[in-house]
Amino acid sequence: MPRPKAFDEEAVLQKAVNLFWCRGYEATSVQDLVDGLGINRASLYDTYGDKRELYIKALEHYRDAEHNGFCQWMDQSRPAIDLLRDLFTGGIRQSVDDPQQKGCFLVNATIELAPHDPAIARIVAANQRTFEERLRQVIERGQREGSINRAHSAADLARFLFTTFTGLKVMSRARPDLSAMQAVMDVAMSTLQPID
Amino acid sequence: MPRPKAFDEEAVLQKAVNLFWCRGYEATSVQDLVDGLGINRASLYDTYGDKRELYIKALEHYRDAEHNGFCQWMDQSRPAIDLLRDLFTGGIRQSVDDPQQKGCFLVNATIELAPHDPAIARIVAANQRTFEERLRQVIERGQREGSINRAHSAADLARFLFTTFTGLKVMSRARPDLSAMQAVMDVAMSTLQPID
DNA sequence: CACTACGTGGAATGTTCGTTCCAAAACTAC
DNA sequence: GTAGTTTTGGAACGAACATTCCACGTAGTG
Repeated sequence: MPRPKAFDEEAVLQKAVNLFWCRGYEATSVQDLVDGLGINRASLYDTYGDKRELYIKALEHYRDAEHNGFCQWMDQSRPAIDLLRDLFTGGIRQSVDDPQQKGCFLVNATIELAPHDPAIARIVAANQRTFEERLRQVIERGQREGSINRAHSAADLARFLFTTFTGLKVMSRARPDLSAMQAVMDVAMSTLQPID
Repeated sequence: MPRPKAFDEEAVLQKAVNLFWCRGYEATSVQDLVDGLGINRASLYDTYGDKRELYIKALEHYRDAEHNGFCQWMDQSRPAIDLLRDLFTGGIRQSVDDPQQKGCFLVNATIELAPHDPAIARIVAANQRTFEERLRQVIERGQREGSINRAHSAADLARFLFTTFTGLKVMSRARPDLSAMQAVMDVAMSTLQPID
């Protein structure tokens, strides 16, 4: 039988997520990875392929974690409007509390790599569609419940919320100001108000 | 007297803007710059300092151009709400028409460099403040005119519009979909409606 | 026409890049 | 304990990196 790996593949992948998330793809060297992951060069290449493949695996790992978290969030039986507000406050808190100002890994990947790397572009575009679709479902529920107005279609509101959230994640990379972000959230949430 | 430069400093700087804007800082090598700018290595270093200084000069050049364009826009004597709508449609058109999907240079710089480069962070944060302040002025005018409601403060609406616009510029780097962007704009603009 | 001064072209600097390779260590199965 | 297989540590690879340097060319001045 082969000698077993001396490291936990997923734990190392999570470390890779943090490294790439923090500094981006180009600015993170393989040496940085070897140092930061605590594994050997050869193990890195044997286990994950090359640098780009590791980046993609890390990005997918991050996406899956976000996705799982979001699904748990979504399944709560509370008014849809409250869920959405919590989603924003959670994202804002995360941004404000992060001393490294990492923002959102998927947003960072979109900016740095999407226009020149079709594989990355496919991942971030698919994630966008998935995320908007799940938001749409929650919004539709809210519209049925009456906690969200019908002035705009659920699909358009979903796109809108996703875009605004993305904008906040950019802001959190430069100037993560709690009150400013909350103000943005309040205005964004006001589009859902069931005044109609 | 010295021999004059054989190139137009500002024209070359504009080329540098396009190169860095398109590929980012790390992915653009000095060789790319020498090839793309059409000037010699030595001239590049003599005239602009090193790579990072050239990037900063390019970023400032871009910011100044955007700033000038925005001021001209702002000074038109039309209802504020129309100005804001035109600002969005203009930004969306630019995004959709750009085959290189460059997005916004300042947004790209925020994501790639702001958390790790204080000089860049200062530039993008100052630009954010300036831009939001100018938006606030337009919105205040609209509130006085009655074309924009007073449900939120002009400052909050300005922050909100800036953030949403930023989100659109991220989207334009991955999936510049005209109708999706217009939908986002419509929802965002609905926060300004003078229904009150 | 010659002198001077600076821009220009391209070679050369040392460093770091991503990747590969190999001998030695480590672990399982017999 | 030994055989067999795979990970591991670290050296080694060529290519590309940002930057510097210098001889040459060219323009303006006296």
